[in-house]
Amino acid sequence: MIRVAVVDDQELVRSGFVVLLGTSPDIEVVGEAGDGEEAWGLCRRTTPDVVLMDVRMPRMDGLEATRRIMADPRCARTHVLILTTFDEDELVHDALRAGASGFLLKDTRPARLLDAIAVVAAGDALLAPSVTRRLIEQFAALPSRPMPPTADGLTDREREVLVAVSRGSSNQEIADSLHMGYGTVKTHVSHLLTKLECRDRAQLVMYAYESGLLIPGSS
Amino acid sequence: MIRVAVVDDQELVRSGFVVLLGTSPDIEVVGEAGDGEEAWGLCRRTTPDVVLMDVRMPRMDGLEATRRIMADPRCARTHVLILTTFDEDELVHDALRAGASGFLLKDTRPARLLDAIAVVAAGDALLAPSVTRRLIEQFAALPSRPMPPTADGLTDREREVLVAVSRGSSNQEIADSLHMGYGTVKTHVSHLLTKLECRDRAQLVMYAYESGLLIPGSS
DNA sequence: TACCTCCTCTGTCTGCAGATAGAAGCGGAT
DNA sequence: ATCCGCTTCTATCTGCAGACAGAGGAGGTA
Repeated sequence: MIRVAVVDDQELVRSGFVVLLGTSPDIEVVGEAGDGEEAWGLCRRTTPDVVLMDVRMPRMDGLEATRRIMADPRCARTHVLILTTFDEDELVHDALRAGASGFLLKDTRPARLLDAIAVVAAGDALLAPSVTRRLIEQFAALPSRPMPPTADGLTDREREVLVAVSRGSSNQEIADSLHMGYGTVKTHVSHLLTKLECRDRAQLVMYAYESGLLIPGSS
Repeated sequence: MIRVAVVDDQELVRSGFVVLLGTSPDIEVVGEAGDGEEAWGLCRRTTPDVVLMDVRMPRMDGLEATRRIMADPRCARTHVLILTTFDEDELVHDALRAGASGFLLKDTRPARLLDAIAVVAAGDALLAPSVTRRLIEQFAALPSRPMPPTADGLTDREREVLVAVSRGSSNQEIADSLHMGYGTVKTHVSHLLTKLECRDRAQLVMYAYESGLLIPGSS
């Protein structure tokens, strides 16, 4: 049995969902809320498996409510499924960053919504097809990791040193962490400078990021 | 009527799909192929709306075939739906980059597969729930553009110097390009090092990228 | 065996980097 | 009118960075 909470500021929409969910034998509606504040409180009390969350609501919107729910240890097993009328990139991004497990439009077919609830309850995720398409486009446009892991003429050891340099380590620190002599580090660094046509380690750091060897955030 | 091509190197799997697709009144199977080479040729001849594409195949794999199909102007209206047994990040990334509109696992329920074909034929996209989850996680981990344009306690001038440093410029070069004295640059750099708690300019470069002040590729 | 590449280490030397302290003009805020 | 923060500049000093040259050991290949 999947325990579901329904959050929407419009009474009519809410009851529509409740009726729909009632047609599924696997789903139990454990509560309703009319704004983000109520939703947060409801989740803390009832710890549902899935929250059907509207975005535009008075007092506190669905995104902020999602953030709070995801940050609350008492709601650890709760997954949020965003349901909105508006299909905007900005909204999708914010929702996913807030920790939502799904993003569907309100014109989704009923059968698909029930399906989505099962998917989200299982810990997986699911997006509206149009959203998926745009997400993929953006994803494909990102610098690809495997392509330019710049297989330059660098040796393995040199690559290790380059990464260390790019983390801001001094030569002595690199020597310690990589278990080699101080002078050896300088040799490797010199080779890097020559091969990559850089003048100093600051340029090496730039190179590491621009080439895709290092990705911001992926430390 | 949605025109579909089925590509898989295993005869049995292929015929299974054909039978399944035959149960839908909206779908017409226009051809089959046993490897990437054949698939490419098939698509050029028959221009299907959707290609069900296996990945692991002899001669040419599904990813390379997808790349060629997407690059071929004669296949402009063709969408590729990847169907594989293996749920690996690397594979998903490559597939999406190759231009696939969908990525499903072979354990997908039949009804969902038929649904997916309709979605893909309509120009939208769709991923297996487990894939969606991981894609979202990775997406949410990306540095959000509007958030960290790091409005630290830096002055405008300091920010300019930081950018210059992060491009690998020496103090003298910065002095020239920003029209200030050599010593002034050093003053600003020192303030940057103090404020951002960095030890040297290499760490400043790393900071600039990790904070989102600089984005790889966006020079 | 000889050859080559990679990794290792040892030196010396030049120079920029960075710390630190002080000073002055300028603009906004009180 | 005064104070404060930003920007600008000067000056001295320590130290790591990087250039350059040389050399030995480990491993793979012809």
